[in-house]
Amino acid sequence: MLDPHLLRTDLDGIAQQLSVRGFTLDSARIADLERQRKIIQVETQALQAERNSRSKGIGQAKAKGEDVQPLLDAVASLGDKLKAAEQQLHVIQEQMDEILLGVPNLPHESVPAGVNEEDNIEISRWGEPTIFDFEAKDHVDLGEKLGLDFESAAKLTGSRFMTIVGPLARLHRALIQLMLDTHTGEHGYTECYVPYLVNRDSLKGTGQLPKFEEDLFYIGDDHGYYLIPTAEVPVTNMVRGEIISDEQMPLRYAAHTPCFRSEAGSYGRDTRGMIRQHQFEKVEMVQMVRPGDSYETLETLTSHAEKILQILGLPYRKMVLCAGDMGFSASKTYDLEVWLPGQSAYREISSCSNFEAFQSRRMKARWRNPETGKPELLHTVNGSGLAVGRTLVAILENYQQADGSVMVPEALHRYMGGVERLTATT
RNA sequence: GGAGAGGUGGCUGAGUGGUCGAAAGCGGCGGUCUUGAAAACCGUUGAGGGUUUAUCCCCUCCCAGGGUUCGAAUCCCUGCUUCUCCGCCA
Repeated sequence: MLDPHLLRTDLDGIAQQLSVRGFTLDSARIADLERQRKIIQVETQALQAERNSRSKGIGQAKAKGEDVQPLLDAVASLGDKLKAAEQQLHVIQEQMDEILLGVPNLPHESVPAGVNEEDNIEISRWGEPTIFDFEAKDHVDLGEKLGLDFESAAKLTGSRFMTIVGPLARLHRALIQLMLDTHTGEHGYTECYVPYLVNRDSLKGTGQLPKFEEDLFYIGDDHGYYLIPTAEVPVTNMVRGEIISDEQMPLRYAAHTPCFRSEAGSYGRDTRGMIRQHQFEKVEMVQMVRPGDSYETLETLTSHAEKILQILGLPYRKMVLCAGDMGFSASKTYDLEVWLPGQSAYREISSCSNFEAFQSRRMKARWRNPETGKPELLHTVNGSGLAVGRTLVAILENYQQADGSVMVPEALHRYMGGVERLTATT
């Protein structure tokens, strides 16, 4: 959510900044509601003040043993007037909230203009696209012989699911271990385990709701729970409604969770293979930081995700997303794209964003500034480190051999119980 | 699933429906004292919003949402949640 104060004082400026990312702000409606809000709030508060002072008077008169009936008669009509005013104010505030909850974050000044991924800008490259002296297969052809099975999952559930059997399943798990161990052991994150089902308030806090309900799996039971689309939701919401002391800052959390996405509206895209699944594993890094530190944090957190790719020897490039391609809640986002020989393309494997106070304002997540002694909204920064399924794809395709076997990257050996090469199981 | 008891400021913990935004203690901050520190003593110390140049002033908030009342932390209803006992269970 944007700062309501900013919207009041610089509505046109905000509208201008939002237009950079292709969002049209209904300035007229907001200005109108704001005008009404002001009038009715003042009126409501005046009525409340009158009620309070008169009630106080009644209490005092009663204490002295005086007859309070005339005083009661005098306030008879006040209650209805007040109730009507409060109701009116409530309605306006709800309308305002509804609009505000649907307005995306402002892009940071360093974010390039642009409307879609064509306008993203490459920042750097690491490694060279892998070259083979044979014809490279994609992960589906490779995985088929190694225990990756989409047909089985289609029987169990439906499309966009997979089963993995054998050493390849272990490799999948080994990746998670490597990522978590690296982030906790070398990058200073605290590992955490969190619920995979969350309530609406949590999803509202990080920005998935109310606008992107169709992207989520809803558990249609009495609880009103949703499957998490990313660990970002439960981990970030741990600080919802909290005031964090300065000594505890910054908070750095890493968590491995499954992620569930309905992928509504992407029916034709990436239908082959495990690039786009309804269920996938991800290791997520989340930091809650002092407002002045968040852009520096975005750089270091992104480097932590890069580190994993480097350890695994996977070629990648780092992109800064243009304003139009960024997610709803982000001020600035870097995507890491890994080289996939099977597609002869770089594909997203990590997305690292600074949300500034956008999420914390929704969550009322604050930090006590020692200089002022007052609570201030903290900043949230997060990123994937990494998407596990896509990392498995990258390993299959980049480490494939002419005979269809796949070498296990050195860094994973210690997690693989001596297995250094995956070979056909059939 | 059954029975019972709770949810109050950074923390502990009081609070006959009427100056209660809330006693007291701890913690924090400022000061006195001290060579310095501790102790002791004095003062101060929640959040959000409206109005204002600013102060003043006003409103809201005692888990959340409704209700009763001139007036609710206090009474009623619903939900969430914590604890204890029983049952079940990985």
